[in-house]
Amino acid sequence: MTRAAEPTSPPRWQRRPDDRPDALMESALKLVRQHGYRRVRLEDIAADAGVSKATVYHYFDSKDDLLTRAVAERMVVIQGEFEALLARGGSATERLRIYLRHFWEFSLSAHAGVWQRLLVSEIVTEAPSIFDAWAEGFVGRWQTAERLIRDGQATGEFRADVDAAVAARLVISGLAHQALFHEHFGVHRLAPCPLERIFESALEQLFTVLTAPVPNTNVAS
Amino acid sequence: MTRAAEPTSPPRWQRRPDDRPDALMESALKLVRQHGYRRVRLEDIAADAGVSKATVYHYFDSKDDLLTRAVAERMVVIQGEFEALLARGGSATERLRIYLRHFWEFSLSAHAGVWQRLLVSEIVTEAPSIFDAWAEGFVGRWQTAERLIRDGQATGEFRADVDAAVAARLVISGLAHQALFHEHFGVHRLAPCPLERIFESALEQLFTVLTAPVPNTNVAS
Amino acid sequence: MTRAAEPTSPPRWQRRPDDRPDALMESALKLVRQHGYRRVRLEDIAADAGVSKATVYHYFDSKDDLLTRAVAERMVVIQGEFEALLARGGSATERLRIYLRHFWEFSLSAHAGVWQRLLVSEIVTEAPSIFDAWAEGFVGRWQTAERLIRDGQATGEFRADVDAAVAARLVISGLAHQALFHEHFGVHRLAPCPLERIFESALEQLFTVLTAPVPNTNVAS
Amino acid sequence: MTRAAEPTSPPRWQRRPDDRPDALMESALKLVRQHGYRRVRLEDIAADAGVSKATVYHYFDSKDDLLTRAVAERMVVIQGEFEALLARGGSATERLRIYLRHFWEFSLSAHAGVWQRLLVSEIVTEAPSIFDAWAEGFVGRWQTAERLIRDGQATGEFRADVDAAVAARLVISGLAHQALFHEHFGVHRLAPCPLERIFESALEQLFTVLTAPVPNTNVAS
DNA sequence: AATGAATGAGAATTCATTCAT
DNA sequence: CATGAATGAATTCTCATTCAT
Repeated sequence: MTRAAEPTSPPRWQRRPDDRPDALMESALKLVRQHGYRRVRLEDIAADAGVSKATVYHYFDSKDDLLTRAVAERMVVIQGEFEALLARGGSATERLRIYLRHFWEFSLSAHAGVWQRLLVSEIVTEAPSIFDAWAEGFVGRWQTAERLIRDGQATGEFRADVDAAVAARLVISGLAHQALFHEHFGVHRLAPCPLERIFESALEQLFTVLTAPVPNTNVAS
Repeated sequence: MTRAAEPTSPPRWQRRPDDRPDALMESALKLVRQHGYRRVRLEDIAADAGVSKATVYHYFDSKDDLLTRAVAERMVVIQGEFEALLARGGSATERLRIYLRHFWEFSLSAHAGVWQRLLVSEIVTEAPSIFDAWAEGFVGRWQTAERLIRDGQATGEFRADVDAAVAARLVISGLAHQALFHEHFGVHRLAPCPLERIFESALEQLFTVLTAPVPNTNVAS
Repeated sequence: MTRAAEPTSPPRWQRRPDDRPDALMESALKLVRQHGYRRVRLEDIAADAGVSKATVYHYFDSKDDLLTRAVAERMVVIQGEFEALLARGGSATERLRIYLRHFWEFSLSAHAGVWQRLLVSEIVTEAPSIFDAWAEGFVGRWQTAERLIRDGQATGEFRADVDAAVAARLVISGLAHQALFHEHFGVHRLAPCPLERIFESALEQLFTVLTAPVPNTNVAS
Repeated sequence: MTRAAEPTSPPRWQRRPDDRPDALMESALKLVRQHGYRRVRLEDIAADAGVSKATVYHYFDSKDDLLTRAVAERMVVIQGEFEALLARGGSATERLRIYLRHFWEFSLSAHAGVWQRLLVSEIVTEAPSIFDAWAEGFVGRWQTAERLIRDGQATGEFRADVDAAVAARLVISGLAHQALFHEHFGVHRLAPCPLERIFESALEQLFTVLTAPVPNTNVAS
């Protein structure tokens, strides 16, 4: 009705040939990184990606679904980087060193810190599925480090009687936690310590454990 | 109804008002521990403490104020416990072991998990002063551990050339992080490992580092 | 992707377009019958008919248009059935019985319930013309029943002094309403009663009215 | 902050001592009657009652809860009226006549018609709990009429071999349906018939059934 | 003819906080 | 001191409809 009257009403929307889902996931990660999970509204993410709220539901089931998939996809990329690292050969010692160095630098990066903080705080209670996606990746790092240690034990580079699993967990957790505090919570003001020294001493101590000549019990008198 | 003066009618509130703030803070911590920070409504806390929502505003400025003060008060108590521990004597090895055992058990307690999450999430951004109080306490644990190691180095119990600061940081951070993941994030499902083994192996490895007979560098020249 | 000319690629649609409107109307009626008018989304109807949402708009102006036309078309069929029934001969009593039996069974059918609901709800206010078409059909049933009664009165089968119009209306309305409640609103749970008994007693009572020997007024003086 | 600056900012809301729940239920019924169940938004109801949306949730769990309780409460009132009617004595014939007269007038009232329409259409699918509240009341009318008939059968006023349940159902359903069509669907234009005649003939026929001297089977030749 | 992509306009519900009593 | 009543400001998700291809 009254069709003829309107000359050329502008179209209400444009088709964008780009890849919507990727753009949305990108925006989602960016905004959550900046403002936190709860503070970010679906509308903000949509706006940042240049689409309307409803469009998000064309591609994702819910806000959680969007973020879970975004995080999971990101984890895959990161995991890929870690694995690429291990493809190269070398002694177990060398590979372990390279791996931990990469992990340390990754942990110090702005993104990693923000995510670690968010995941550990809001997301673990608000959106368990997102947390799970991340935790799986994180635990994977312990396991990779453990594997490298076991490789060294198999070749005789490392002592066979060291608890590889725990050594791996502690060094990964220790480095991650220190990175979190230093870079993201500004704790270096309270207790300054050169980052490089933390890493180097940590490695040195790890290799001490792995190669100490005699199984020296702690209560050796 | 029955609006007219009724001089003999009993007052509607009876409990000693002194209890109120404490009861509210207790309820707040309990519920946050159970359901997460954002999921807990002021109304729930009030109901749990047996008062009405509005009453909370007699004692606290806001929901956040209630939580923040609850956490701060708890930190004081915890700090006291740690300090009491150090008063006792013993060899450096013994004191270090006792100290780390206490720290491990504290980290595994339900409360500790909530603190970490709370502090790391909203509080670090919204109430920096509270965060600082906590961070100071946490950093204090590194420093205490470091001091204990240095004591041992001074007495000859431990090797003098070990980087005490980093060793202390890593063991504290490593244990804290592992406790967080295992007890509070349920990661033990993904990567099971007996808690006691984590602690015992960690200590053993720490003492290996501290007492290894020969300074066996990894790049032995 | 693969935007360039691909002359040999098969067309994306294949079914004979003639089927479409019918299939859509069929799906629409089926789903409305199952889930209610407002609960059914255009998308569901389209999916059920195996086409996309947008395709519906090739054939129908709107969701309401689809439904309205579906109903209207069905009414024509039903009307035809009722008319066919009356072509056969027999005594007035027999024809009335056959007619009411058919009406009863029709009223109990799943379709009839949907019609009544649909028509009585949105359509009566939003599409008066369709409603009128249906009401005319329904009123036609009163009138047909009335005519059959009058036939019987003319032949002496039925008493001449019975108000044929009201008798016809009441039996039609009574049966329709009972069918609606029993079959379609599940009221049989609240007040169980065998359907067959309802119909048989209703007929018996109708024929009592139509053939009672003495004009026994209710305020017998 | 800037507390002192604002002289006397007007209070954001007023306490109203009236009975909110009743006012809300009243508004709800009124608006649903006027616009239908789906078309009415919670906000409209709140506005009509002069309160905010959120206040509704202070008293009711949901939109459905509000309406269910409103309808249920209304049914109680109506039911009370019907029962008051029956308290008076009189012959079964008189009481049945009075009862049906009241039912007929009630059915013709604007409110009753609207509700019957709404309940039968939207509400039965959209809000079953509301429908159930109403249906129970409606079925109660069949049962009351049946009881009156049985009373008459017990006293010998009515024939004992008439199916009281079905007679009651049919007359109630017949009258309700006719009222619906006449008053609310404007069907009197298609098939005019004085309302009073419908009621009087209906009663006459009912009493014919109930008092016909000989159990005259329909196929008596 | 057919469709995937896009969107506007809702609409219900939640919750921290404030006021009058 | 204590509270029930009241509310504003969000925020997620829904769905009929339209456009470009």
